[in-house]
Amino acid sequence: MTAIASANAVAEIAALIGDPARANILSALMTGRALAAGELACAAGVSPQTTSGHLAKLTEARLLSVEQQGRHRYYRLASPDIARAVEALMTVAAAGVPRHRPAGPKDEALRTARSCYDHIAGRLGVALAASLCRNGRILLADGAGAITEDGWRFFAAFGIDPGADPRSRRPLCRPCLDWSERRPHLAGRLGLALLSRSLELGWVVPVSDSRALRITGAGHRGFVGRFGLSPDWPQGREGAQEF
Amino acid sequence: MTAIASANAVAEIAALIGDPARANILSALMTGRALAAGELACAAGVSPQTTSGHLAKLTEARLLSVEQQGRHRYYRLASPDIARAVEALMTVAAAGVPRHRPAGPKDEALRTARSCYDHIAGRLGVALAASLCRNGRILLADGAGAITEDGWRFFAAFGIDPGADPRSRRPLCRPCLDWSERRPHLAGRLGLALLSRSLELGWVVPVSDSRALRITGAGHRGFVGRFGLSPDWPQGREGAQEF
DNA sequence: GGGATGTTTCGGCCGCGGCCGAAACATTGG
DNA sequence: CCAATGTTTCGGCCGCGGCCGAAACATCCC
Repeated sequence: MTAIASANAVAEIAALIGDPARANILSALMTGRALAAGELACAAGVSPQTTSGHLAKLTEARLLSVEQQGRHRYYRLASPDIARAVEALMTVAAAGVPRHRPAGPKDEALRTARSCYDHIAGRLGVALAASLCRNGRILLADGAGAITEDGWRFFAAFGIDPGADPRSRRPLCRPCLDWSERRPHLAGRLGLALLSRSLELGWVVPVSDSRALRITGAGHRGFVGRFGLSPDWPQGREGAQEF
Repeated sequence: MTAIASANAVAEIAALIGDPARANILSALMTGRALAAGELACAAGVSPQTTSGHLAKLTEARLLSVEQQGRHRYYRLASPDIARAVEALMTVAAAGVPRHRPAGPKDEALRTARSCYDHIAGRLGVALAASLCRNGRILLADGAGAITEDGWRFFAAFGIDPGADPRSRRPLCRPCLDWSERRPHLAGRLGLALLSRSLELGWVVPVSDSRALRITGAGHRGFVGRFGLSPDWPQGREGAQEF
């Protein structure tokens, strides 16, 4: 019973995510960074021993991978698929709460720019994707994407080569629906490379204890100058009509 | 703490999906079609009253929408986002369990032939639909179906008249995606009539405490002789190319 | 070695929630 | 109005699983 078995498998995965403590753990790992068990216990808001049980389950189910370093054990999301699934659930959850606009400053920071697993999300991520698309650097279709000839030159000039490490089975360039903006941002190896390079250049810096990214002055100038984002960004809804 | 709030919202959604019965319901609705509560009970494998509770929860959480038609209540996925989330979970589930083919005898019986609500599903149901289609008794399109002139004569000769009781609002003939085969079988009043008549003729008998149907010797001869199923059925994948 | 720190295992408590039978409610058709 | 059918509500049972305290490991540092 293929479909039934698959539905039950879905239920298993969803049930794992469907516990507040575990959802907090996964959420904390959405940055793509690895965190130690103790940090995750803090993030989850439950005791270390309870967290240990949760981590064992998540690892057993291959949602997390773990590596030991001394007396610490560092956990991270086992694959981008996991991040994508959690993000999809966030989209649904966000849609389910249509008007809930307290929107504290922290929330606003997350909406402006954040890391999603290993790439850039939030208004910055969406604006970059839209701008790259508009300028013919990439093509984004429903669930797939590609880099144009011009795009390859552009990215090389920016100092990244998403084609490197061709052994990787990860898609080169694919859209990922942004839960706060409900429009696509860039994932895949290109998304990864863009985030790494932006961090390297100091265009964005991670906000501690958060997935939020702070855009520096240099970053603002860079995104506007090189990527063609409008100067009054991030207030405007850059390319809001693109999709 | 926005991040925690959002994680809890994710947990809520995931917990809803994380019950086998509800996952089956969502899975059954992944085609995008609306299904009645009773059909979903059949799909979920639990009683109608239990299903009712699940449907209420899913609807309350805006995962499903419902519309009433007479004494039926038709449920469908509330948005494509929901389907995307379920699909993302399926991706994770599929990746997490690369090979897992136990397929016990009970499972095999269900795959061979079972009742779905009030019509025949499983390999038998799919083979019948394919054969009827191939021989020009019926036409099946994406979400609708029809009986041909020849088909009416054929079904009358078989001893059923799906046109009787024209007041019924149920569709006469419509395809229903089979979970185990992933290809359509026959539902609607024609599907109902086919199952009733097959039971009447003793071609199939219900297996107690199961949705499985056992195909009798007479049934095997009948399905082969009258409906043109290949004699080595149900081993072969009758008309596997039809759709 | 010994003590501090990080992590897991064990054991037991407890409540949430899924399940079904019975029955009520709703709609349709006769 | 009554009977049949589809759906929901109610009530009660029961087990799964999350939680924590205590304690056992594991590792590091002195």
